[in-house]
Amino acid sequence: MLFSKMFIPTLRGIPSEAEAVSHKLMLRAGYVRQLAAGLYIFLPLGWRVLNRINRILKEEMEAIGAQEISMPILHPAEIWQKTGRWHEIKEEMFRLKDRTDRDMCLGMTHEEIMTWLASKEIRSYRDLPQIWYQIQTKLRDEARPKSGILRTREFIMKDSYSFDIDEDGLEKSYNLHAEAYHKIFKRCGLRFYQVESDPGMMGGAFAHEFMAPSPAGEDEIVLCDKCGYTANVEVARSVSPMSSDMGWEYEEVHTPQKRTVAEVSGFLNIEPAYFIKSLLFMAAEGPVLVLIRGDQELHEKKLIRIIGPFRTALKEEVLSILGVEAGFIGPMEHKVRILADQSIKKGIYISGANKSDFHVKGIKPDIHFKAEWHDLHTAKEGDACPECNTLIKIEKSIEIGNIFKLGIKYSTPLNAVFLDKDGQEKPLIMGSYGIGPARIAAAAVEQNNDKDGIIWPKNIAPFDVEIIPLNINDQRTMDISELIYANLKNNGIEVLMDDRDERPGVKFKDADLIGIPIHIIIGEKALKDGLVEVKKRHIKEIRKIPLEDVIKETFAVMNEIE
RNA sequence: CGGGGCGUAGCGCAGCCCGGUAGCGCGCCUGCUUUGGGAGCAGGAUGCCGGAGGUUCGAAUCCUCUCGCCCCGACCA
Repeated sequence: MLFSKMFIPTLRGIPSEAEAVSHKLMLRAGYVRQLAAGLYIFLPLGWRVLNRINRILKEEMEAIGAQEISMPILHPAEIWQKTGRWHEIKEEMFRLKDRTDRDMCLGMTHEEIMTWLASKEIRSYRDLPQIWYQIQTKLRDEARPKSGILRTREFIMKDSYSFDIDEDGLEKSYNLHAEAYHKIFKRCGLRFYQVESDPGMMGGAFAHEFMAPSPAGEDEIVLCDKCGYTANVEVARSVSPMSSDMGWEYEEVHTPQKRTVAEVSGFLNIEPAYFIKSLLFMAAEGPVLVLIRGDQELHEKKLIRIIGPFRTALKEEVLSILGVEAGFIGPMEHKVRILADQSIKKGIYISGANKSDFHVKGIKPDIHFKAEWHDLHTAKEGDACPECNTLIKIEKSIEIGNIFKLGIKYSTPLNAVFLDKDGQEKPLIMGSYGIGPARIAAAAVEQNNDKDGIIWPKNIAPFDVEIIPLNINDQRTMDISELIYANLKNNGIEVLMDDRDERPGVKFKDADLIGIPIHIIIGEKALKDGLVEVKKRHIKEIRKIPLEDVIKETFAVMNEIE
């Protein structure tokens, strides 16, 4: 491909709307443009990247026996009503009516439609297992699109769905996907982790996410270098360091106007880890008192999994339900349901005295109060691994893929059943598995760039090699360039040749920005000695190579880089 | 949905407080020179000042409403 014939609108300046590194670079390098909030146009270079990613996705999906199909993105409401998600999902779903006033929606995912198809077509255990996938547009009216193509309202997803006769079959399909995903992300040149995750509104019991560490990521993951424990903070367990027993007697302490842990801790000059925070929440079942150690934070999702949706109690509610002013609540002697984080199951603590301006020192769990013990705190730096007790790390990460065991969540309401060997009717056991190609691209840029621009991993770069003739008005430069260009193409290499009548500086700057991994520079100086230069974009290393060895050298360099 | 910021030339911005012919830099077009890291000189084009109302002799500027975009938070199969 000739640069002069390709639409590559690079920018010198950085558009002010961009914040994330990948967003800035993909705008500047001419990969994408924004149409509206969360809606992006992929320009020729950007589209080539996505297509290379999609090719890898297809190869690895076909390798596990998945079959590509294509489903509509316009769906009748009826199917979504049957699974309940028409009502469960709120503003995030785009809804519309057709000309006959029938309710329709735009697909945000395809469990319903895939299951509908299976319910119509799968009759016998002999038809199973099946894995169907597509690379298809999804639409979600996100509350807050952000970070360029990392979070958009319309995006392409590789989504696959497995149908099995039993849990063992699902286990196999799930593991096949996990293995395929590892291969895919590795081929795409990403650093990533597979972590335990929250199944969320997808339902089902078991799920993992694939996470690419990056400061631009929206999720935090917990990592243990020693034993390999990995989990999204939404579900991550951790062991908080224990404080030593101070041997306090149970006694009230006067703490006038000191309400928060920070205030009381400062006033008494005692570490926050010796405090118990008592928080009152209102759930569907009624008020619930939640106890968290003073130096920790409640993870709301963990609480939601136990008591369902909740809100914090108002000041008046605290007073009427617990009979004490907020700020002086203690865990002792309340009639409401009490949940406590496991990290305060042992030790000796300070908390509110259940009367204004007083706290109590010397509180012992199970002696001075009773509670249901749960994991409620948010894992943080300084905590230890729940498996092997070494210090954990926390990293921000981009979710690039996920896998869910769904079981019968969709097959039952949509009556997707089959007859087993014994003639018994049984629901299909399902899994669903997603990957966002644009997020792979963005994560690749986030993880691989320098001050000059993008450094694409070789398998997803828009081209393998960029040829840079420095002076297109020099006949010999052009003859050699075209010869190398034709030669590489004949050897199956995708080549971009910068044939523009621009000064060398402009070409170097654009080449670095665009980020094709190998540059072949053809200049008059080196040519006098029969040499051209082969440059690795990522380390800017330049080798001068005799003309006749260029093709061989290019292949050698391609093998050296990631 | 809560909080904050911003809409003026293709991009980045000034002008607004204090109303009076819409500017700067980069980019773009033409010509000449230049050609190993975003060239130099000369000439040129480009604006519904986000939109609608209002105040005024007169509005980019003041007032009201509205739309859009970004950031933080909530939310996120």
